[in-house]
Amino acid sequence: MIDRALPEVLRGRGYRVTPQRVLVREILQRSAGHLSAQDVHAAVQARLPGVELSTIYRVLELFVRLGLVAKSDLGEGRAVYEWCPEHAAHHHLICEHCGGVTHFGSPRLGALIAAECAAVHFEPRDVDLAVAGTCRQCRSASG
Amino acid sequence: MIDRALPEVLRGRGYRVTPQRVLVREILQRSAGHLSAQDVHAAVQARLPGVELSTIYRVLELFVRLGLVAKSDLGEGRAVYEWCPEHAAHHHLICEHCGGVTHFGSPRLGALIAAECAAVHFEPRDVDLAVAGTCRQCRSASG
DNA sequence: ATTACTGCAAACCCTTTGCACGGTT
DNA sequence: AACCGTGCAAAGGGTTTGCAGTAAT
Repeated sequence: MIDRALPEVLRGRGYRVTPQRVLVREILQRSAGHLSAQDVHAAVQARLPGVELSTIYRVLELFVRLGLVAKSDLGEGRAVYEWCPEHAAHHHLICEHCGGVTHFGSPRLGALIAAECAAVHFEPRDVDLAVAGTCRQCRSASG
Repeated sequence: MIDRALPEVLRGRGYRVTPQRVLVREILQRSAGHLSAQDVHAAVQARLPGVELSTIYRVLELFVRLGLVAKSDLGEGRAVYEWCPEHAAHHHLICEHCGGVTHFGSPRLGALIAAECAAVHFEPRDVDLAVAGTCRQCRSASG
């Protein structure tokens, strides 16, 4: 599937297929998602020592540009990357206690946001919704 | 009104009234809102040279803690501050062409987000919704 | 043989922090 | 006189960039 497509996508556009890029793709695909650049870096290092963090950023940026990876800004300067999230609305719930990040979002929510943008003639390109709070587990645990 | 209240709020909680704090409040109140720390700093400098950026951050942080100012994360490491936004839902539309930031958001939107959080037993504390795209003016200007 | 990509190191931006002096109470 | 708040300077975290050598084509 996409495993096969990557080399073609890269070469087709004049980019090269490198171990670093293959590894980053693999890690993002395997993970449940929501990896920071540092997370990816750590995972890459485990299998290919010597890879620099700056390389990770460059690979991630390329993948985002190619539409292979989605980048989400969680605020406070934290950004996370996911491999091709197919669900249209993938907003984030960030637990302030355990740091966990989960998805939420419905078509209704997406439609409502789009409608409100349209009402003021704003053309949305990227919707970033992040809710900070307490997740189910931490709620029952601490209170 | 709030102009009067500031000294009381500060002194009442053991904080001091300083020219820097008064000036920051004044600037935030006068502005249409959405000022970055650097924006505030520049405006303060104009009237009180020598004020440090770190002071601005400290004053802003204090005001946020006192509930006088709202801080919003626009992503990409950009945070903006507004004086006491009374409207409950004050989400942001960020124009990628002119850099302008405007408000949007309805009770319905807030309610829907709250409902979706509740559905997964997530207790929201801070909702941050930022939509990047093209504003009305830039749409008609550029085509 | 090209030339894209990487490692390395430095720079960058926004923000935070330690410290001693000066201002507010 | 107490001590909070500021200026100053340095550090911090995440991210970006310049450069020369290396690897993919």
